[in-house]
Amino acid sequence: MLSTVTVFPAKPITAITTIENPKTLILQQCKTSKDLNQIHAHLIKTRLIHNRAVTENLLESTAILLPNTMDYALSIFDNIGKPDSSAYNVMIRGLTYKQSPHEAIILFKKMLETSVEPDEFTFPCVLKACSRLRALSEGEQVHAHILKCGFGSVEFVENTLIHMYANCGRVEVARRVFDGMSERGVVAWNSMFSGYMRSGCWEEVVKLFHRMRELGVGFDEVTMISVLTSCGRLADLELGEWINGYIEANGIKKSLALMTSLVDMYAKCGEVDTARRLFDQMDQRDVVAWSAMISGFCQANRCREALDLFNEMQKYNVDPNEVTMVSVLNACAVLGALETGKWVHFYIKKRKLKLTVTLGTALIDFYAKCGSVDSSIEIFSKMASKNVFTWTALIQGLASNGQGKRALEFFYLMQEKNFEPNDVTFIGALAACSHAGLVDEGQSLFVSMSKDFDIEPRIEHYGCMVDILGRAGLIEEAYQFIKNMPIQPNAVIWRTLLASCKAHKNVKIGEESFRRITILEPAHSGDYILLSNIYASVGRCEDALKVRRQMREERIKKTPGCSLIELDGVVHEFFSEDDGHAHLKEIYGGVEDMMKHIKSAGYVPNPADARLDAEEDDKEASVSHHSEKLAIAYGLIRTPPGTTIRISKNLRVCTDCHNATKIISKNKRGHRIL
DNA sequence: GTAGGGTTAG
Repeated sequence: MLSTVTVFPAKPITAITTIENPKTLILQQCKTSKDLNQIHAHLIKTRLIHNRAVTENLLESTAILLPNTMDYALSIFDNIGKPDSSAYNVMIRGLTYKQSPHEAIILFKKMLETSVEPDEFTFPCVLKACSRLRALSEGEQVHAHILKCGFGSVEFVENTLIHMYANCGRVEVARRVFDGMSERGVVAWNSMFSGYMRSGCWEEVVKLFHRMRELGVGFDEVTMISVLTSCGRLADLELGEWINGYIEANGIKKSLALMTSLVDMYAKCGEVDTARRLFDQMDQRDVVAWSAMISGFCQANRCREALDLFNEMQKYNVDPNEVTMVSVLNACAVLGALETGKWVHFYIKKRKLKLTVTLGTALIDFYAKCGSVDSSIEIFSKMASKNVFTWTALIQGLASNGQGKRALEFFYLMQEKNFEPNDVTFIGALAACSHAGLVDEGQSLFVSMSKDFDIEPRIEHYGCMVDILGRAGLIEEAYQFIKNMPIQPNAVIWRTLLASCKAHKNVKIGEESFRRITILEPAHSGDYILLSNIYASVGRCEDALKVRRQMREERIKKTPGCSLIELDGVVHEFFSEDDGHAHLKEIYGGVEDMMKHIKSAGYVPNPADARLDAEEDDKEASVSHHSEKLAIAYGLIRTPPGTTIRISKNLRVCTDCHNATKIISKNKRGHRIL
């Protein structure tokens, strides 16, 4: 029988009887359950199974070695007449990691019921099970047992208690355990850091690290990883660089995790290029490292580079996971890269990635931002677990796609399902009211927010109210609302009102809004255009021109308009008067053709949308070189007739491009542009 | 037997 074993027979199995520590032999040489089976059979045959030490070694081997199953270990355990605490410990540990922490706790109860005294090794295992289940009340009961058994001052036990309380959301209790320790090793500090990180208390990590240094406690790699991660979240570049310097000065080994946390720290502190340099220097990069760099580009608003990096990652044959996909979807949402995002969705299904709350929420957000709200709703209904983020993403998505009423239905539904809306949810709900023209409902939501939900309105909420009133044409009310705000209105608030004044042709309050903006910050080019258009809309052309002239004289910088088109999964970026594209000639030729075509179909160029410094006779050429027209022309060149062309852009589309697009969409080539 | 890197809504 033994001759069939290929991995085992280096030594005859009878060696077990003579070797001092049979566990070492078993652990080192067994690779599969078949190997263990043979040893088990041998032990029965030689009656060694009745030797407790041998059996417990076998138990430990089966509990730890065999992946994903505790069945074998359980069958051995059940045959031990009176298992002692170490047998229980092995089982509790194995169950916690491999099967179910719940069963681990049940076994611990059984241990107590059968009067087997837990030892100091039992408690870290049980506490770990409680941590995994976030079972606070069980954890507290275990804590009581710990005190009763007199293990309250065992360092390992205290460390695990810190972890358990922090993981169950009671970081302040964890801190009490930490403060009560007579001896604090580096693991205690690190457990506390991780506890704060889990609760998002990044400042506390940094504070505690400073305390650690004051006390002269030595720290290690694990400490640095936690602190670097916190530096990233706090944008504390100074401390992050200090740690980097420490690593260099002390020749600390640059492990994968340490390097990743450095990359993450630099990226989150706005030093993406530094992060990229470090990333390129890494001799190995796993999925976490790639994900950190990809998300770094997303957060720096360099989403195109994020997608490029995602493609590169695949060339290196690193499989993306749920976390990677969240960032990738985020990039797709920003870029309007519908096809790439759909591919990601398909990949998630094909590779059976877990639709976690975070990933599902990212998908909802992605589809909504690409205008496919129906897909958002579909994902939402398929998600097994949801949280406030999920509901908020959907509500926001519906609201921004003009489905205000439907957004509000979900807003009330979430409360029926016992999810409490937070401040961001209310921003979504108020935006829904504003798009649906529901003034009364918006006002009562605003009141209810602080009265029933104890949420202090922030400037964003006031902004929503101004928008609700302004859009409904209640300009005077909106103005009074701003005047009565308990917090200082910012430029965004006045800008919102200015936009309403343009829609409802209110010169007086429009002028006032503009004046307020200029007091608070240098006005944007869009503000000048709005004011100019307000004058023009009531026939005050002289004043309209004056504003434009003023804008030119003050050399107001314009945010460059940028349009994106995705073709075969690649995002192409265009700027107005773009001269950086590889197919320049072809594109400008395409634009000329396109303009000729639509002119014959009734398009009239709108010189008001031309660049301000364009000469009179150049105005038509100027509008024809807007980034969206370049992107559309490129799309027409690159795709067969009948293909849907989707353009995303950073600014609101101008009137001229809007008109042009309408006509292009009806064009006989059959292209549609969304 | 205890601690560690990347992710979601404005």
